[in-house]
Amino acid sequence: MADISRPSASPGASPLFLREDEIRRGVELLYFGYTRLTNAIDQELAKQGLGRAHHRALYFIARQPDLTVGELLRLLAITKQSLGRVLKELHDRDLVVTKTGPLDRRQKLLRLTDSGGTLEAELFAQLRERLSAAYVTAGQESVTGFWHVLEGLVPESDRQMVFDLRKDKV
Amino acid sequence: MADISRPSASPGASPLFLREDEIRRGVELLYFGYTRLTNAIDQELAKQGLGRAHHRALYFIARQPDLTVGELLRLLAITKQSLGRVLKELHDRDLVVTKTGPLDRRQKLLRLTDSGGTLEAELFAQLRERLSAAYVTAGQESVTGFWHVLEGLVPESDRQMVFDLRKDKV
DNA sequence: GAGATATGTCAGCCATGTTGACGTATCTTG
DNA sequence: CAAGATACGTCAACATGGCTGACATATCTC
Repeated sequence: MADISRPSASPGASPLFLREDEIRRGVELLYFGYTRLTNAIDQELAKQGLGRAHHRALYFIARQPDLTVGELLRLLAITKQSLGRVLKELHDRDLVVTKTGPLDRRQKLLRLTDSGGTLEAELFAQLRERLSAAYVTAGQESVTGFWHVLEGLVPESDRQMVFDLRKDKV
Repeated sequence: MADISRPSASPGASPLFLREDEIRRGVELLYFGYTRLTNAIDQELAKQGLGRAHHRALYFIARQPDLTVGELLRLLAITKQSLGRVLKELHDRDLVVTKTGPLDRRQKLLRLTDSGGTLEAELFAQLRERLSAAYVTAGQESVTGFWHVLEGLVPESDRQMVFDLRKDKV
């Protein structure tokens, strides 16, 4: 992997120059990859009169049913006022229901309704389509590399939270 | 699409289920990786009273000096009215200058001023710090995998434009 | 019973995107 | 050369989704 470089430039090829180009390549690909992936669902969302903020909430609730409001706040890293607006709309459209926490009655556990689940599945299908095409083209080995680099971008303090999404809730 | 859902049902772990989990893992890591990386520069930007929109413009102008307004519009995929506001602010603060295109006098070529370049370099340093830490942890092989997957996420129609960022302008 | 915590909500502000309409300079082409 | 296309700028109005600050309620913990 020596040849990530841009050879034609300095023949001595200072490591600093190579490094900058590698970093910029990552920044750009991350930007375009992320924005183009999210674009994939905008049309579907617009049909429902919803925005990306709604999708993020739907996504995480689908991912971890019975998530509490507080946990969702930590995942999204926004204020409760902002989230409140979104959750209220999802609730008004019967996409999300809440129930009182069984252990701590102050908590509200979030869950998708049937129609909420259907909508999330439709949106997810778009993401799946794009991402699996990219996975297939790149190959399995690249996919694990992709994951490793991204994991390294998540600050230590958030990492456990992200990993926990893959566990079933108790 | 009902069958993809999460099957505590199938203990045999259908390939379909694994696929969903791989896709969700990618979606989440991309979300957290991207947002946390961009968070890295928010504080620096806030000091200057600038926002992310300004940074995106600065970044691409730094990346490809003498970029035209039209090229920048295509990269950012926003309306000229939105970009106009941002460029005006950057110009008012003496971070960006324009000159008339030498071949086509309708065009305006964008370039950073000295102070614009300094600011962009400071912001880039933050990105470099985060990304290179992630690169080092993941290893060079992972980095190329990371690039490959992301390239696959960029639609065919945009890919050339993205690759051209790595070329010097004529 | 006092204080901390989880949640909700009112009110207003800001950044950054959108559409639609229109103006000017310059290039291209019949 | 005249007519139309193109590159850029700008006015006005509006939507989305963040933010701060302040305050209320229910519930848990000590």
